Amino acid sequence: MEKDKKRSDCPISCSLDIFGDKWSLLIIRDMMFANKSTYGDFLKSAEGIATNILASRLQSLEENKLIEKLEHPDSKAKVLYKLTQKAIDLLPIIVEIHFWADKHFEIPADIKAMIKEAKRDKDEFIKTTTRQLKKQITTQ
Amino acid sequence: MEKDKKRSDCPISCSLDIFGDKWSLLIIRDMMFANKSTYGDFLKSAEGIATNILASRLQSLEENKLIEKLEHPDSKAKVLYKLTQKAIDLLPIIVEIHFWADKHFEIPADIKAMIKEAKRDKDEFIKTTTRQLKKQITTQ
DNA sequence: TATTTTTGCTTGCATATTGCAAGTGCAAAC
DNA sequence: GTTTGCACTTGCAATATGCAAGCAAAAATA
Repeated sequence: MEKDKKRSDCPISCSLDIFGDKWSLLIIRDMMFANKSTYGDFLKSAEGIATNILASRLQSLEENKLIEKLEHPDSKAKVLYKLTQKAIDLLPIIVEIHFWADKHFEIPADIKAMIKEAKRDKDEFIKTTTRQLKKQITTQ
Repeated sequence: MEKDKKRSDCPISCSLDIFGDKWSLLIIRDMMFANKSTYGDFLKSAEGIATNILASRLQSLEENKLIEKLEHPDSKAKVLYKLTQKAIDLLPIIVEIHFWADKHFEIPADIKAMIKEAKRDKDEFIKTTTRQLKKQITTQ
């Protein structure tokens, strides 16, 4: 899509360029915490992403090696999207965003519970969750 | 600008909606680490933001209470932009983004040094830097 | 076996956002 | 009193978005 866009040397900038808008990060979040893994899953998500934007973001995420497209075990009509290690490494960022959001916004109860658990022991939560996500990569 | 845009309940989404694109976060980062505080500072930044976009982002950041406009002590022609506590609370997110970028991108040497220091003792770095930024708010 | 449904997209098009260049108004310097 | 610096605004072409509709392959259903 925006392949030839200039990328500055600033690490935040070059990392944020990968995401472009909020949708890419939301897709990754949904894969991490909401067990979504197909096109339909993302489309049905509460966030309400448009189908052409979803297609574009999935393509960009794949190009940037944050997700992989695999054959779905249930059906050839389906595509299974999986996180890469590079994406799993985003977990600390996502956790911190949740903490910040929790402090400055109204958060629905169920997510608040997850945040509370993560807050109890942040490092342990990140370690455990990372291990679980990694297991999903290596098995299957 | 995009005032009436629907905001979902997802904490990542509602937080990321504040930023919209990378520019808002880059402005905050430049205020935190590059000591930038005026319109001209941001415009001259290496990132190369367009002037109308800068104006739009500064307005949105102010509306979302992440920055404040103050009189510049040197001149009435200048405007002094300052971080709020809400923005300072973003520091852990920004630090984690740098860690991630450091792992997956080429980072210029000077920034790499800062990241290295932060990595030595993350919690201490965040605590110290937060204290410094808070001092900039309260004095003056 | 024929038909309908599901799935993962693509296409068209009106609208919104961006990036660039130029301009404006006020304050300060000369 | 004229020029320069600063913080924006404005106009406009190019790009990106959001919505609805379409589409081919696979799976489910009749």
